[in-house]
Amino acid sequence: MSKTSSHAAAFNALGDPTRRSIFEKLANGPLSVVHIADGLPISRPAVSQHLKVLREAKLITMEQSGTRSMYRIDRDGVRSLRDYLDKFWDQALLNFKELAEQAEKQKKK
Amino acid sequence: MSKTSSHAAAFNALGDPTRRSIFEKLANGPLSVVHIADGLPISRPAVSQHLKVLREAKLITMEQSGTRSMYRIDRDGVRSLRDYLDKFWDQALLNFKELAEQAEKQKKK
DNA sequence: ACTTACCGTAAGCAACCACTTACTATAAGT
DNA sequence: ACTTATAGTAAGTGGTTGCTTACGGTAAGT
Repeated sequence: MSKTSSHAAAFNALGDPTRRSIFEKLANGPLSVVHIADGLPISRPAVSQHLKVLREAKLITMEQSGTRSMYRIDRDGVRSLRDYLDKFWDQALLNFKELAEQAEKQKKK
Repeated sequence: MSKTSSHAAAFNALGDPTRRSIFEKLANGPLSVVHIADGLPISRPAVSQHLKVLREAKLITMEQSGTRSMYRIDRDGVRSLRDYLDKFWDQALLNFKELAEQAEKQKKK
């Protein structure tokens, strides 16, 4: 049942506000590390560390060209997470509905 | 644009594995605190603390009847989060597509 | 060759956080 | 009334983690 564990890293990664900022930046298009760090109130190495976490969570990917590292959204990883969440929402709301109907029946008895 | 901040608490809440377990349990139906704590490898007060975090993140709700506290999924809160994520995914994937097309054009030039 | 730009890793530290053990409080059962 | 069951809060603690500075390493420009 519980398949959350496979996406645990993703949830954990998005749990940090700085990482969410980075993730949102990348949602607008690929960026190099310096451009990601630009505007953020932390040092560049700190950004690198966050990028590592996001990458291990399969939320972003990295591609090297020369000394530059381009980061971008991981299309597949994001889609996988989205699918999981959709199923989870649906299931939860379905159970919710069933319980409501059950309570209704109980009332009429 | 960035409306993540309003859902920051939710992401943060789901970032903890124990809280995800609790959240998943409640997805199957409402439970009291002892029933939630049952099976979890932590003390009951710890569970109470997690429940507080989840409640403040608008992921679950609480209803008291006597000395019992029944917890359940927050339908509205979950839906709100889902809507935000859907928009975010769509936007990210759209940008992704646009960039791909742009790269394609660049190639043909 | 030498410098500059870009980026990751290492080590150390301060702040946060999840957990425990008390304790308190209220309601139900006897 | 007394006990039991349920649950939230307080205080303290160990471990995690996000940050910094320092360093190393590679590629591009001059």
